[in-house]
Amino acid sequence: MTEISSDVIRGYNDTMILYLLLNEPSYGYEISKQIKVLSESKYIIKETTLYSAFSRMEKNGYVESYSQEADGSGKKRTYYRITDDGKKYYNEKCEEWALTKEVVEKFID
Amino acid sequence: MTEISSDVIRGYNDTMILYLLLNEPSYGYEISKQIKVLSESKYIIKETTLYSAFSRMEKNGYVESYSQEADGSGKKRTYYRITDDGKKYYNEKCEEWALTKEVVEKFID
DNA sequence: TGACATACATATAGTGACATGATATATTTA
DNA sequence: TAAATATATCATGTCACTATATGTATGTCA
Repeated sequence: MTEISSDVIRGYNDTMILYLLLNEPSYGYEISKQIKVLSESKYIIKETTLYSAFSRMEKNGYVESYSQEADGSGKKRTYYRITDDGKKYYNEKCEEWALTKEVVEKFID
Repeated sequence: MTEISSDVIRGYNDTMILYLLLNEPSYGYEISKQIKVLSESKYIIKETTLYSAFSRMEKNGYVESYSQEADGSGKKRTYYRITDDGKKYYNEKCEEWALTKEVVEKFID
């Protein structure tokens, strides 16, 4: 079966993560599960890819992190929240996707 | 205006080049012009990207190169021809595109 | 005539996203 | 008790792509 290679999806990791943060903050493990579910297991993001995307996006101001204990258990977890810049970036990526789709499809049989 | 970033299109450079070689051999300069025209100037491939794609694909057996003089002028030009493996690879990339599109669109508003 | 554009290509050095694989701890399930 | 799940982090490597420079030959415009 055809697999999605990282070279092909790499431009959209940030977009997928940001999409999942649009409604509420979340954290690494949860995001990775959601990507798997939403994509119907067609794409499984690597943990290291995910966490490095988080720190890159934090550096770029697209997300902010904070530590919070998970469900009152006293265990700390790192949450990420999308910023206004992150929302803007996400919207740009959506437009870029439309453009890219248009272009790529001229070269697809 | 939104631009297509290399991170987003990079997975499809090979596909675009291969597509343009499907019907007849061609060479760098011509391919780059065709990409520009077919994409309506939405994507302009860098020369160095293009030539490095050629050598990578030649190494992988997707294209073969040969030298031939251009229109009887005595000037030599390097032409590239798609191989059977290249055609197979191109078809796989088309399938992968369908999958990728399906997945990415779940994360696009 | 001289400058600039177009056609055609190669070389070198650097960037950055992603991969591989290791390490760690706590809880849940078989 | 062993394995799977939940939840991360870090070091090192790969590789496509970028920036920039260099080169020749021909055509065009002022």
